[in-house]
Amino acid sequence: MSSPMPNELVWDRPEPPSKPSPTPLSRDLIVSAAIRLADEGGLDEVSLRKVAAALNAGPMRLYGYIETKDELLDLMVDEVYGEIELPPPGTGWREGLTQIAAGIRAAAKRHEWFVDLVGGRPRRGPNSLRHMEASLATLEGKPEFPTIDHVLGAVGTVMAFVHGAVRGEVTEARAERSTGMTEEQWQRASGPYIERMLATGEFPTLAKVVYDAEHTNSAAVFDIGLSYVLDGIATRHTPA
Amino acid sequence: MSSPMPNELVWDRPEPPSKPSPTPLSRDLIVSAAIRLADEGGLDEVSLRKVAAALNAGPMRLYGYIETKDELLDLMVDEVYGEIELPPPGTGWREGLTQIAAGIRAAAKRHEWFVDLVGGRPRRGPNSLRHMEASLATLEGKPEFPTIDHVLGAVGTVMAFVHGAVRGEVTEARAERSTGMTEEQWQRASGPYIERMLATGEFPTLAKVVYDAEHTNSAAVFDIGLSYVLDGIATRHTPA
DNA sequence: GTATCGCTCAATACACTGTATCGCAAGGAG
DNA sequence: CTCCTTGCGATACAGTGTATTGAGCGATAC
Repeated sequence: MSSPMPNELVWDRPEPPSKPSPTPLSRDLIVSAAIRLADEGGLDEVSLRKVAAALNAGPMRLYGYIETKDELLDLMVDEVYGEIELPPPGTGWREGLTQIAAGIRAAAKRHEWFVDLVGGRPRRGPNSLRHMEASLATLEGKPEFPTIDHVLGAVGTVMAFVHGAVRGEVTEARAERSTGMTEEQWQRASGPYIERMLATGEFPTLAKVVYDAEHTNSAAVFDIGLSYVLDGIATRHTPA
Repeated sequence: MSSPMPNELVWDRPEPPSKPSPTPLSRDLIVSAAIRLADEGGLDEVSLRKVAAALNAGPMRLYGYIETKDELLDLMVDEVYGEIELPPPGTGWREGLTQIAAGIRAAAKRHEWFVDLVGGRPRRGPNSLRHMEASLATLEGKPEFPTIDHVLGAVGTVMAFVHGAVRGEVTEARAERSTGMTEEQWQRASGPYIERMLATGEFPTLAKVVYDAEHTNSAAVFDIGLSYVLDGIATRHTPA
C-alpha cells in the first residue's frame, strides 16, 4: 500500500509481501509438503492453512488441486504405499509376505501418522492397489493356495495382523515419548496409578507381565507374532 | 427477561429457558451421553458442546468432571471394554481367546467408533485392565505357555489380529454404506474408477478377486483368519 | 439477622479448523 | 484498446477445544 520512492535503496527488504512467490503448485508438491509436516509434528500439524503456508500459498489455493482434506489424507497414504518395496515376482509366499510385512512396518516407523490413517479408510489409490496386487500375486498360483479365496484369506489375515501390530507399536512408542520413559521404566514407575492398580491384587497376571516379563525388543515381538500367523497359514495349506 | 404476569396461565410454555433443568451430572452420565451420540452419528457427533447440550448443560460444565476431551474418549473406550463378556476362569486357552475375540468384534459392531479409538491410545482404564488381565489369565498357567513371555506373545498376536481385522471390517462397512452398495455390487460396479484400473491389466490378481472370489460373509472371514492365528500359536506351543 | 467468603456454573472470548462465496486482477480474443 | 474469462486471494461462516471471567448462591462468622 505504501508506494516506495522510486530511487530509494532498501537493502534488506525482507520479501515483497504482496507477491511472496507464485510457485506453480501441483498435487505432488502439496502431498509431499503435507507429509513433511506430518512427519515432523504429527497429523495435527496437517491443516490446509499450514500446508498452504509451507508452499507460500493461501489456503484456498489448494482447492484447485484437491477436492477436500480427506482427499489429501488419502493421497498421503497412497504416497507412502508407493514407498514400500515389493517382493519381486517368483518370491516364495512366506518370504514374500514377510517382506511385505516388514515394508509396512518400516514405512509406519518412518511416518508414524500412517497407522492412524491406514485401515481406517478404503484404499483405492494406484499405489495401494499396486501394493495389494503384489501381495495377492505373491500367493496366487502357488500350489498351497488353490483358489483365489484362499489367497485372499491368507493375505487378509496377514494384513490384519500387521496393521494391528504396527498400530500398537506406534501407540506404545508415542506413550513412551510423551511420558519420557522407556516401556520398562514406564511399567515399573508409571506414575502411582498402575502401581496402585496392581497392588489391589485384582490383576495378578498383569502384574507378572509388568514385573517378570523380559520385554524383548519390539521388532522381535513383531517377528514372533508374524511367524505365528504364517505358521497358521502354512498349517492349513500344506503343499500337496 | 420478559417478566410474565403472575397469574397469567400459559399452558404450552416449552421450557423455562432460564433454568432448563439443573440435572446433577456425573462422569458416567457424561460418558454414556457421549457414547449414545457416537453410536448414532459417529465420532464427529461427539463434541463437548453437543454432549453438554444432550445433558442440558453448558459446555464448560463438563470440565468439572473431565480434564480434557481426550479423557472423555478414553472413558468411552473403557466403558465399552466393560461391556465385553469375559471367559470364566478355567476355560481352555483356545476357546478363551476365541470368546475374547468374538467379544471385541461384537462390541465394535455395536459401537463402530470403537475401532477408531482402540489401539490408538494407551489403555489404562480399569475395565480395559480387567480385560487384559482376563485375556492373559486365560493362557497363564497352561502347560503350553511355560513363561509369561509366551503368554504375552500369544495374546499380543491375537489382539493385533483382532484389532486389525475388526477395523478393516468396520471400514468396509462404512464404505459400503456411504456408496449405498453391498461389497459385491461395489466391486462389480464401483464407479468407473476401479473398472478402469482393472481394465489396464496391471492388476490381474486383484481382478480375479473382484470377479471370481466368493465373498463369503465377513464373520466367516474373521473366523478363518482367527483360526489361522490360533493354529499358528498351537503349532509353536504343542502341549508337552 | 447480616455480611462475607468460597464455590459452582454459565457466558464470553480466543485461536484454530474446513470450506463457500465473492471480487479482483491478469491474460487471451476480438 | 476493450471485453471476457479464468484462476487466485481475501473474506466470511459455522464449528471446534478450552482459558478466563463474572454472576449467583449457599454456607459460615459474627
